[in-house]
Amino acid sequence: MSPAEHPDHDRPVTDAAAVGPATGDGPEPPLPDADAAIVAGGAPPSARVPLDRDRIVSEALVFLEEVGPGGLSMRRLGKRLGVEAMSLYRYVPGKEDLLDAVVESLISGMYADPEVLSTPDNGWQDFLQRMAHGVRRVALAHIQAFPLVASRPPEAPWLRPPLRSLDWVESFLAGLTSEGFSDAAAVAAYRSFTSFLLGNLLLEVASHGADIGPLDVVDDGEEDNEALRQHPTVARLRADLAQDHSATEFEEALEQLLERIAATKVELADG
Amino acid sequence: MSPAEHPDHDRPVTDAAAVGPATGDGPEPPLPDADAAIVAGGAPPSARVPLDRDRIVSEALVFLEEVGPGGLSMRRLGKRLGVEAMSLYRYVPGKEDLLDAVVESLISGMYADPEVLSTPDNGWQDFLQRMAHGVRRVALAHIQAFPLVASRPPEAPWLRPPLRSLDWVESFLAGLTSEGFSDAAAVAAYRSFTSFLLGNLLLEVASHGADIGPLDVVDDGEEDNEALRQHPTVARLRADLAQDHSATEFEEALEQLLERIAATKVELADG
DNA sequence: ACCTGAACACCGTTCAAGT
DNA sequence: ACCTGAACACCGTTCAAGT
Repeated sequence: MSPAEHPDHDRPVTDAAAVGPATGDGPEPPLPDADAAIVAGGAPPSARVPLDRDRIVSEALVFLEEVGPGGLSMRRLGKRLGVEAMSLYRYVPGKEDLLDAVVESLISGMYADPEVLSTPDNGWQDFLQRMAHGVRRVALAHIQAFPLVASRPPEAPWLRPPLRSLDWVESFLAGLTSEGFSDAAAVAAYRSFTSFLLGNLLLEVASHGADIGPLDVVDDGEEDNEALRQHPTVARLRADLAQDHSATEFEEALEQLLERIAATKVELADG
Repeated sequence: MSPAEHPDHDRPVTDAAAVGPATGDGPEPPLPDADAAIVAGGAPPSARVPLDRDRIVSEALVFLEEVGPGGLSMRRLGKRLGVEAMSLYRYVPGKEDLLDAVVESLISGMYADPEVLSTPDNGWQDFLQRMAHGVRRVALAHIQAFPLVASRPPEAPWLRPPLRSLDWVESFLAGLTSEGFSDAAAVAAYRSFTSFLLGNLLLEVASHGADIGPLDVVDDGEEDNEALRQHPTVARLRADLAQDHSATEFEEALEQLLERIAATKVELADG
């Protein structure tokens, strides 16, 4: 498996990398002097949009999805925005803060999803179900970026991944209390809901990450065969284990979670 | 909160960093010329242990815990081992592989834990309980390193984080089938067990990561107050949310999981 | 007001050379 | 056999300078 590996720093990211906004990558005419700063994009070259924080953050998000974490550098991101890396520091204090902003924009982006309600209108179960599915859609749409949601240190104990947005935490807690949850029950539900989402979605996203060869990957060399010979049960259940049940797994686990929350709601009801 | 921040690249990691193996860090005598390559450690300086893969991996693990990911570089790790960075490449193909090795050694280290059995001797519930607690101990003992277990792409679909070790997956599956689980039931249990562990432990580890100020952190500036004013439910439940219930949360969730697995065992029983 | 050049202190990795 | 020096192609970030 490792012979085909090339660490990403000597793969120079196409080099003729995109400058200017997405042009629908058609067949590109050979450029006479390729290093020129401005390539005919669609907007006239003189109309230099002056760059702003939101544009940086959202470009970082799509770039991240293309090249993965570690493919994202301030210098490369600058290039994509038609600017030197140093310009980014006018709008963002540093790379760490950029990544935090990306993570927050990920979850905040859920506001645009009409399937997700910020307030219950058909019972709390429906409310939580929509929210869970909303986060799942976000995760699956951002395979590369989503793990950041878990790996970056949270800035407050009440922002549990993956719900790293004050707005959504507020929605969650206010929504449940408006549906008759006691404070204690709402907080307990928040805890179990977040750890349910984190575990399931991280695992699902990770499995999409490196799922290249499910079974007969040309020939894995002797190594893998030897490893499997020493782990007979894994070998026997290999096909089962490789199967992707993530969708139904998610639905079932969510169902169980809601039942459990319903029970806690009753237990922790206040007079 | 951000004024006190200094990106770790200009904090030069104590500089007089440890050279040579752990000497029990007693009071160190002032060295005349500190930059000399060999410091009296305990073993005679001439007895240069020739370095090997295991020593590198385990030193990386402890170093990681001290400086966090991003504080670990090949060059700094080399320095700690009394060697130039380039020497490491004799034993390890590259940094990525080193990190994978660290992750595997983390989980494999559970073999040393007498509380964890590699084979059930008192029913499968006891078996899984010991295993869950074993992984939890590993996670809590390696706050910095544990998240790597989730963020690194898995090399096979049958190695679901955090059980990223063929040996333990084999133990898990063989253990359950030996206790009367059908193949399908064992695989289902494996799936729910791993996502339970990942969600709970990642969250617990993350909360230990940046839990500096639970409530009145001197004064958070107007920003935080303003943010909380716009999120009244979060503000009201702040104290509740900040409380650490991880231990009992874990136990309760584990209990629920075992019940659910017991139900699946019956459902998926084969004739 | 907004961006850049040049510089600094780092990275991971290769390879010919040292002992 | 094992380690090192020097080099290469990158990093993040600062700051004085350009337009």
